[in-house]
Amino acid sequence: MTNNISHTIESLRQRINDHNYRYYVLDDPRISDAEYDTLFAELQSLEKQHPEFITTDSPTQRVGAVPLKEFAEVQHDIPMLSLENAFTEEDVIAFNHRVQERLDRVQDIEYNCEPKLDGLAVSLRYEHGLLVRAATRGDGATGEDITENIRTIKMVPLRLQGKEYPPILEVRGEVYMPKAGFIALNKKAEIKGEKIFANPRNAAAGSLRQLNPRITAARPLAIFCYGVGKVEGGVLPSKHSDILAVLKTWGFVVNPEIEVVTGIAGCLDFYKKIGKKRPNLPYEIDGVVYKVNNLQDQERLGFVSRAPRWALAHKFPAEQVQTVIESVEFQVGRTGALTPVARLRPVAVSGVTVSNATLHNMDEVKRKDIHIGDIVIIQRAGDVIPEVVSVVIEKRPAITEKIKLPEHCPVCHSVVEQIEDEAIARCSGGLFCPAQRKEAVKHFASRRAMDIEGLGDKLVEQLIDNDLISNPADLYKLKLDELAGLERMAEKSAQNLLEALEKSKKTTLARFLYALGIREVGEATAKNLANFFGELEPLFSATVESLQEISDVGPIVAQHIVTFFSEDHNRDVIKKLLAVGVHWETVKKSASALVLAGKTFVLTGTLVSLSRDEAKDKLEALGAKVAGSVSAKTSYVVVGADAGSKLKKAKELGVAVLEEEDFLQFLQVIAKKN
DNA sequence: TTGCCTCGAGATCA
DNA sequence: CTCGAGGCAA
Repeated sequence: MTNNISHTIESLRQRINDHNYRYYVLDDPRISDAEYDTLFAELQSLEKQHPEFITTDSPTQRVGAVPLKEFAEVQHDIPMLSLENAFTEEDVIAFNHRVQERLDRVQDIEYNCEPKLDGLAVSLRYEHGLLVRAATRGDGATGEDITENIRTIKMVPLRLQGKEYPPILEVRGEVYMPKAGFIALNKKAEIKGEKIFANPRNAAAGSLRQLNPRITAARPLAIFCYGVGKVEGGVLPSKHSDILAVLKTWGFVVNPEIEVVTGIAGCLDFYKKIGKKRPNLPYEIDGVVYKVNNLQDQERLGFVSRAPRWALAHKFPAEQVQTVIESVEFQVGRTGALTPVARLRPVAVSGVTVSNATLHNMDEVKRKDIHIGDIVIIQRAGDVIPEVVSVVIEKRPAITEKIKLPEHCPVCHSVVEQIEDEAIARCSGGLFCPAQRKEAVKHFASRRAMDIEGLGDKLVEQLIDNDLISNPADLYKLKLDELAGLERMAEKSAQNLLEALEKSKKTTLARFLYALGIREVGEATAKNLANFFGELEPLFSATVESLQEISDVGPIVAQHIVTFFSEDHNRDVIKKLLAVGVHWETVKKSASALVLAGKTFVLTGTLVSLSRDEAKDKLEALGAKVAGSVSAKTSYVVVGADAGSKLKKAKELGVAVLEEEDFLQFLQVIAKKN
């Protein structure tokens, strides 16, 4: 009897899944919405009577019961890469040239062309046909676990169709909000007097960041799948277009506009065609993507740093609008650099309101001949940073004001210095300048530096303006009663800040060096310095010559470091910081301190996700040696595709062998230790 | 650079 | 209720 019910339930689920599949993937529903709802209600009621038969992949179980506390981290087995962008036909033609050259082929290349959705990239992991995890792209290597939210999207199969899918399958796609859904959602919000979303992309992004999946479920989200990540235990077709086809049979929705074309001419035709269709498409796109269709060719082409050589995003021209430069302010950075920033009459550009745009430096201002009062064309370059493209010269008002580099710092009135042949002008006030002091403290407290939680911009401004501190070391002398009473700072917040300061005292040498804000010493260089010296003292007496032995340190960086440590003021602040208890665990000196010191690696075969050189760089950065041939002294052999004799030798000698995936994971783990 | 979400806590008003 | 900090994404 129970067996019977479990059967009925299962068959109901299968029928609902099939109808879903017909509806979303085949776009060919066989029953009305009302009939579908009836089936669904039937399943719900049966499951209610027999909760023991509820499974997580049941179509009734899309919305989880309890809100999350936070999103967990997810490591991507295969990194989620970004795409190289092209803005002109020439860029596209050049791309095709590079592809043909690298493949040593004169015939036209077959490309898979797809619209580029304006949404968020996600990765969906299926194990034995069940959705087990969904993650955001994050930085490409680590994303966030948004499984509960992704499950609420009806276009996402919780269970795959058919039987032929690999036991482990990661599918990548773009989550987006259709235009119609976005408009409807905002209309509803408006009626309720709630805040409306600025654009569909932000609405989609915001929806996925909900801790409570019930809210996500009420948002009209959709997805198009466009590729695979990790695949284990199955064989996929050898052409990208065929992979998309097989994804469809498993229940994934693939964009219907996708086409396979021959040669670059076909790509450009596709671009034009989609461009024409763009206003009528039910979702927003910002370009098209071309991918070399043959996977073997893709593998041969490989990657450049973070982007595949076999794919290109051909962007539509950025939306351009006109507005007025109302004024120009000069901002003073941490190093005293004066940056002209245009205050614009606010305008809507590609979905956001823009009111500020950096003009970078005076050379830029001169080249574009920008005056205050000018009508200018602005766009969001690379979709993010607002940019003043040009002045509409025929609209120039009778009276405009030339933009002048101030002779004196707008904050501290020290003389502004412009070094010849350099674009950047600097306030000469140094740490006498409150602006520079503020920036220095902000940098010191920032997450990647000393990570002082709760010490944000506003607070630093207040501290400096009220003369409570003048350098980072003073932070540690702050008293509760000094803090409490500042704006938005009552006793509780003040206490929290003191605790955060106390906590920050325990740090690492690399963080500390980075926090000091030495010119040209970013996170990477700081790490190199810390690894090389292992302690702080040698840096005080390091010379320009000796510093250049460190990787990535050239004469200029070396000079900056020497200058920094030769200044009394800097030495004094460092001394004070150490005196109040800033400390770190000493790490052993130089290369021998690195985790892979003394280990020898041999690389063989073709690696997919990074080049030989990149792999070598990474290993060497961790202290390993990379050798050409395998011997008994070899610690590991990393084998890519088509590995030959070296792999054989490794096996003979019993040397540890790492496949590419293992190797990537290995690197991730090791990098953390370092 | 902007917009979004979340959290904690201060400010305001009943 | 409102604001700031912090994190994330493009």
